[in-house]
Amino acid sequence: MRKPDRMNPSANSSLKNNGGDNKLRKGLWSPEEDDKLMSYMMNNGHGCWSDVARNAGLQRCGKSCRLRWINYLRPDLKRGAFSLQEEELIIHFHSLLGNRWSQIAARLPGRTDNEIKNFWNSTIKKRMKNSSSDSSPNASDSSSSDHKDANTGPGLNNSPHEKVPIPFLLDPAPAIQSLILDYMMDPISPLEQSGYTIQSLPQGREIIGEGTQYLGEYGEFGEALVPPLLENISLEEHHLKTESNPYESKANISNLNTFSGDNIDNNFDNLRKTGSTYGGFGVGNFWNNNNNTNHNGEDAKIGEWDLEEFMRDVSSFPFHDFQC
DNA sequence: AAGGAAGCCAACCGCCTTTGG
DNA sequence: GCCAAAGGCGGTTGGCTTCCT
Repeated sequence: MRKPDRMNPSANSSLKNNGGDNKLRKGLWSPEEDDKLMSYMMNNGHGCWSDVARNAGLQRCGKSCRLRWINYLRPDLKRGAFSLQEEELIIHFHSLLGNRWSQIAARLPGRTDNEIKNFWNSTIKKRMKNSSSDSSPNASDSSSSDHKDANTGPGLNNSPHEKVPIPFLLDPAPAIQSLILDYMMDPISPLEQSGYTIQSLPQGREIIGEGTQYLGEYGEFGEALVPPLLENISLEEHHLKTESNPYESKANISNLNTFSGDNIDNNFDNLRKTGSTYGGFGVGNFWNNNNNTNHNGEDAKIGEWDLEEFMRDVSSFPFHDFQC
């Protein structure tokens, strides 16, 4: 059970003069405030959060109301400790998405970005740190070196034609590297043991499901593909959509219409923005998974980012679904 | 039992993006 | 195009709880 919300807000909260006579409360929420917000939200839903604060009779700013609702009052919150499966998914998504907590949260129903962020910064990070205690003396403090943006894409300073290592391999903390690498070496088994449905497809792909729901998949070289953010897609629907071409299909089931950008910075910026919201393609598409050979015929190591491939795919985003 | 350290987590802060006038 | 307001997000803080000595 979650700890009861801390009481006695009057002792902790301060009042903020918002430039006028109306003073805005800050600090912990009282049960009365929660009741007001909850009942208002149940009756009216939220439109403009500033209006919510005003109309619900709360001396709070809209932002504060929004945060309280999202992180605590929302009825669909799961609460309670993270399960092993959730933990695995967090590690997995973090290796792909970096600190984009909201995007990770969007893939874990009932969990908030704040919750996941706290969980990561306390539990998981600590565990990784402990597991690295015997590693390289050069290891820097993982807490300060947390990879800010694992999926920011190839360091944008790199030459566009240069392959760059996948970002998490640049993380100076060996603990994080080894944990993620271990996970990537055999991502399927733990998932299978945890009760997820694994369906093998031709080309070595593995579809991960929970019950009948499609969660995501691993590609032929074990590269994890970020599952698209969909309201709900069943495995059956996914199969229908993937019959012709898995990568194309992933674009088909997503909404990439807003993707635009004619330079690398914009593309990656858009990738960051659309990567989950419009989901669908997964980073796996841009990794060298074409027989381990890049377009120059050079051997390409798994785990290296193929910028050229990425650019090719990106160029087709705005107007068409994926073209392979 | 007391006090300090560490852990945990709700909430704030500041920045960026989006939206509407 | 400009500006202001609102929304959204990740980083950080502060205080309560739990653990340890």
